[in-house]
Amino acid sequence: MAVAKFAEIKEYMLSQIEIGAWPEHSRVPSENELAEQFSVSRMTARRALQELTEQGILYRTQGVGSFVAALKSQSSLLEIRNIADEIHSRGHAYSARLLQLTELPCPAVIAGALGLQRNQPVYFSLIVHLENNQPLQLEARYVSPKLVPDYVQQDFNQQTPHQYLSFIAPLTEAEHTVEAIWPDDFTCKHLMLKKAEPCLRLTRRTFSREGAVSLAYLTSPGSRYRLGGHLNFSLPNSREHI
Amino acid sequence: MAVAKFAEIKEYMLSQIEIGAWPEHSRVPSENELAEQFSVSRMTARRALQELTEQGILYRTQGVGSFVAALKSQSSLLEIRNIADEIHSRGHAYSARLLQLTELPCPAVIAGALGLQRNQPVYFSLIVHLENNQPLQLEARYVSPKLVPDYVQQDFNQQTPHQYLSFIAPLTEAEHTVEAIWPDDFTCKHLMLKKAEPCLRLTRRTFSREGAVSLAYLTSPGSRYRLGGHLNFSLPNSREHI
DNA sequence: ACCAACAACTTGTATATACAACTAAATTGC
DNA sequence: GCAATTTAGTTGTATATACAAGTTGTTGGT
Repeated sequence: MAVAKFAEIKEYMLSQIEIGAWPEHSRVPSENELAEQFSVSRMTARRALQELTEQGILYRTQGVGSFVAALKSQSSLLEIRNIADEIHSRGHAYSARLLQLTELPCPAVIAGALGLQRNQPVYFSLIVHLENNQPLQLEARYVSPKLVPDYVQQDFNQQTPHQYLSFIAPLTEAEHTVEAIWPDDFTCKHLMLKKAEPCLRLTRRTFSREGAVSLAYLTSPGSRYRLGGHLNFSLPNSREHI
Repeated sequence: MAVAKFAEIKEYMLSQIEIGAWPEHSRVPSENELAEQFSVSRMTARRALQELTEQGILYRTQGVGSFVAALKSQSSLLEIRNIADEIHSRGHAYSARLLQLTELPCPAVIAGALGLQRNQPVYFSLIVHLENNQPLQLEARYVSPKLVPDYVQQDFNQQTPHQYLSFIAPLTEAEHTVEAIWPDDFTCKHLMLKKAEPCLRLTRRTFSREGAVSLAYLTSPGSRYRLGGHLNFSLPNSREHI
């Protein structure tokens, strides 16, 4: 079998969608219809429909049928990488400076995000990440004591908080927000900014199965850091895309 | 059947992985072993393995076995939505103001990104996107005349450039970068900023099958705009095979 | 006119079976 | 000892079948 039958059916369906023969939200052939058209069993036809559904190309409703999903518009995805990995992959020296690691009464904003009560104890760490000894990011992180009871006993000069957290409680979900902000004096000081400049602030909330694990504020100077990685416009057409 | 058998098997396997009984890259029971353990057919056990693989939790090799995939590191994804959709979904009024739509000699930086020659003609549009009549984003876009010859003939008061571009040439890929910048006077003016403030700049390069279509600089005031995203690790998004 | 029951069709789950393709280790032949 | 072959185990594809569960339209009774 040169190419699997279910793959052929998928190809066929994708082509119908691409040329517009099957517009958005229109019904596509049922499992039985496809099975007959392609002379395969229902299970094989089903597999084609199933995989296209998992890819977000179709949606299905029991008792009703299968339909073409709305095409993705401009929406796209931006990868957010671990800062230590990013620095390493640039071939630069990564280091970190631990400024604070304590328990403190939970501020209201944090309490809401982590599912805690206000003024209940919460763990807090403050770390500067450096690239070639130049501050690149200030990480302020609140951690749920319920889910990570030993957080304040860790040595974060050896291991980043994230490495520890993902070791303790595998992440199931993460939520991000990116903003441009004007840094306060405290941030300026620790990022060693001679004068204030726009900063990129990434707010990240991570979840494990038991609930919200931590809320981190990652602040980087706009002049030194950007998100999205491998942008290299200076390179002449080195990326020919098909 | 309260809960499907294949789902029970998935739950069991996930729990084993979470508690560390099955560490990264360790082998998990084969289809036949699972089938026997749970007294189900091989096809049902297979489905559990299959779905966990699609979710990036396992990886499998024909003739060898199934293994626990490496847990996701901090890397994560951020969704970038079309600004018009975003405003509409907030229930606010979207409008746009076309400031410029011309052909001009291609600057060197743009030429590299779009695969053109320096000073060769390139199409350029400048648009302000407004939410309830307040400027939210300034869009400066360079478009390849080779791939979109009729760009400058369009009426972008009727339709956003993106809508037109994705109609003409379906996007196959997009590349993004996010930075925090200090806006120049020109940007301040068109975003109607009383005084300068940090701005979020999204640089987006889009590709169709034939190559790089356009390069857009999307600038928004930090006080009015932020990027948000939500990622669920159980969605099929990454295939990190070791 | 309304409602209940039914029929027809859809997707969802599950099983038993068969063979193909691939891998790694054991066995065999030299 | 070494190479080729076999063998056992794994995942991959495909089929035929059965019943469950959900939706929609029809039919029929009241």
